[in-house]
Amino acid sequence: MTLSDKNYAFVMHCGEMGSRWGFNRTIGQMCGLLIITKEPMTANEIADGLSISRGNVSMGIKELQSWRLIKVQHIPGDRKEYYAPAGTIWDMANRVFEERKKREIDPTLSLLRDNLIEPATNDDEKFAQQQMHEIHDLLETVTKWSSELQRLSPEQLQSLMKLGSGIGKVLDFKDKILKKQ
Amino acid sequence: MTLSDKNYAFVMHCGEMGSRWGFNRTIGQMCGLLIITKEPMTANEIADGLSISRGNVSMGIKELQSWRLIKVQHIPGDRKEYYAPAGTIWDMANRVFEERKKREIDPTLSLLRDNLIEPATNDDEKFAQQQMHEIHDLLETVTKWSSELQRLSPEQLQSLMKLGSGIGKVLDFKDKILKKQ
DNA sequence: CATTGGTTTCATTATTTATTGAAACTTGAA
DNA sequence: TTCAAGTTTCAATAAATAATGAAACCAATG
Repeated sequence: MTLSDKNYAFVMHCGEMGSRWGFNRTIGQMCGLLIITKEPMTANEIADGLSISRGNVSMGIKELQSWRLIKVQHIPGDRKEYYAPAGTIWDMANRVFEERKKREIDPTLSLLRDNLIEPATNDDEKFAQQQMHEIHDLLETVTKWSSELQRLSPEQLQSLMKLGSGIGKVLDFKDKILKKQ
Repeated sequence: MTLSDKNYAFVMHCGEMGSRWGFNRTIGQMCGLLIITKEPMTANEIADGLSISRGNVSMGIKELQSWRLIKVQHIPGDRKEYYAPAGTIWDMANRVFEERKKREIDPTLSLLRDNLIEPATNDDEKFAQQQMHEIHDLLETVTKWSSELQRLSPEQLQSLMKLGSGIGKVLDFKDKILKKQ
């Protein structure tokens, strides 16, 4: 099976973007390929489709699994493993978001917490701690928010997302609403 | 000027995280250093502080400026350029966010738009286009949202952020509110 | 208009990261 | 058990990325 021009362009684009999205070229390509391919694919099909080594695909699969982006499927009477996206586009975006938060925010939050436990011992440290405190609070807020969003039902999320410019108005009513609750 | 242990740990951490945040180790370190240092620093001070070459600092400055994260200052009667963070922590986070959106989302959105203009010519492409359409819509929504957030006043943003678990309740009132407007 | 304090550039080198492919491993079926 | 189809691992290699430092550049000053 060879890709149409358009599909090929998409897969290659995913490759280019791969490293910006948090993985690398090959893994970006694999992800793109699996997303636009209707049927689950074997590792060999992926390797052939992208002209990369079998070993590389194996690594990539492991990585994509660690991001919880793909799932394995079996076809009765067939020994091969078939891979497919683990959910809808929305699910996948969510996973990437969560996973990146884990890698990009959590470690810093943890360092800052440690660093802020004992008080500053001199002026330089005092200023530094103020700054770190700001970063800490910002990251905590983001964290709280993201876990809040996870908790919302898909409908609520859709509703929130679609809200768009209405968000300002909604905020203006916030106080009123919170009083009523 | 040498860094205290804690401050040093913070700067090094920023280095480790650098590549995850979208730049590289040195630039992460530079950013961290400038943030926790009260006074603006010269390029040489930065190079000394981080034990890296003068040339590297120059590159890093250029990059940090392209992210709009630092600003140049001059001290009367002094020929050197002094560098300092370009705004509050909040401002900087915002810039990183915007800049990353530009690098991580916009190019894909643009590719998808192009790709979705002409209709699919066969079944494989039809399925692929459906998927691409979903990605497209998702990215559009995110884009719209992020520009919406930019438009909010700092107070509104704070208010929204602090909302936390209240968000669900607020959403429940959305329809009612939108009717009233 | 030459000197000097300062900055930038960029070819070279060093470091890091990704890829290959052969060997080791796993597992279901005969 | 053994075989064979399939998967994983990992040392070696290739490719990409970052860092150095010397030379070029720039601009204020005497």
